[in-house]
Amino acid sequence: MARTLASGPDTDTRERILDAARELFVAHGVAQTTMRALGARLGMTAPAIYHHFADKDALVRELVLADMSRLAAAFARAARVADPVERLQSIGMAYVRFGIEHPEHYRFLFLTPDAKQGLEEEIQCRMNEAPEQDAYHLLQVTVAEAIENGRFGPLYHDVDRVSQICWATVHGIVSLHIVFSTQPWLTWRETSVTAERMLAAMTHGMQQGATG
Amino acid sequence: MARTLASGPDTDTRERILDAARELFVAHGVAQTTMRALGARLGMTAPAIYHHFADKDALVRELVLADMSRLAAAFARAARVADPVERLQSIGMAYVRFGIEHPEHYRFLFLTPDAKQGLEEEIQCRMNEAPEQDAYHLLQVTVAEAIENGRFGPLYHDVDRVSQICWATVHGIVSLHIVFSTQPWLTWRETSVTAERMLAAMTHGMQQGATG
DNA sequence: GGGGTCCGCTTAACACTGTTAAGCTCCCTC
DNA sequence: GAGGGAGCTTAACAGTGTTAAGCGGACCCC
Repeated sequence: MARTLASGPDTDTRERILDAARELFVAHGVAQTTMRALGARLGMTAPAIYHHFADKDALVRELVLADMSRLAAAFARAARVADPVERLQSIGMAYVRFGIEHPEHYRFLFLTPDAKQGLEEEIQCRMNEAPEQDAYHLLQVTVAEAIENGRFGPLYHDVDRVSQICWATVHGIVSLHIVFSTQPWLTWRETSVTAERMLAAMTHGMQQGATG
Repeated sequence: MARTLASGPDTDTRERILDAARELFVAHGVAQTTMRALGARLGMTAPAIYHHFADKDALVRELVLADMSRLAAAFARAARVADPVERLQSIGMAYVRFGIEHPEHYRFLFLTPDAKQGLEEEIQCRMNEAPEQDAYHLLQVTVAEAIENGRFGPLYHDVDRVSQICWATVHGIVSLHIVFSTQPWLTWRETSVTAERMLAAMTHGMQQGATG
């Protein structure tokens, strides 16, 4: 009863599972997506999935790592700006766009730490292998360049701290957008405009007392 | 077999359930806390809880609303600063302190929207009843005062947008702290210091072209 | 060509979750 | 003392992720 026509050796259905899982996770969220529903979507039963993935977490893990690479790629595209401070704003906006366009991806990349429990080593390994794919590293490099060029004031000379400030800035607006923009008790302003003004104010504010 | 000694009419065990639930939720998270475990902690079975609360969500809901009042109280204390811009920084730091000291409370107040699904009307109602307990409203009022006093530049004259910028700033650093500060692949800087510098840079940056 | 083996899948089942239904016990009231 | 209800119990249901056992066809080697 197995398929007789060729469709790849065995990695094919594995890919099909990943695609369907991403689709359902993005559409209805990870928790609401049941293994049985995922199996039904693929025309097979739930336990069949366990022949390709250890468990549900492994599925989530694989998608998370893929999305991190995708984000890093968007970063690399946004990083082609000469001036380091302008570059910070550029990759900041790339981050915001990623969050707005892929809210469910963003949610389980940056909003659900439980989904990544025990994933730290793998992330670290992956980053050591391909540092150019490490989004945080790119941020650090850009911040370091800005600091070396004397663009920031004396309170903003710590590369890690400034990197975390920049990250927190865009992460704040994106996660508020995802969680609260649909709430009726506040009149939400368009996220991308707010993000631009935030980045402008933040970078300007950090130039207080700059030497360059 | 029920207790014969007086311990209040019926609101007593209700309170005991709430206290135990808060404790377990904070310690292990909402999802990991099972109704049976909560019952065992109280020396009774899980279904007994349903005589006091409709379901698990009702428990979460009650705790969420209580915590929002607690946050609002911290805000009110922090709002006793004359200068509106300094006041913004003061309530911002109160927000950050709340998040650092009660990470699990913060998590299900601001990081897990699903927990509050269908809670919007109740929040809105509660806020209309006691607007002085509405933390966001306090933020808006402070921002409005700063704008009226000409403290912010022309790009930062929209009360809602500036309020959301301020909220996003502190929310960003707090939620990064909660989700990522323990990750080994980044050297996390002390959150409260970073938050202070963020607020300083943000408020300074928004004064670009201010008239007052 | 025939037998062994393994891959991909199915059915059945387990342990666990939140939740509901039925019933039991004690206390209060009349 | 009978009625009734509050507060709890045990039993059970539907749903979850996950595992165990078995079946059918494809492949390989003799």
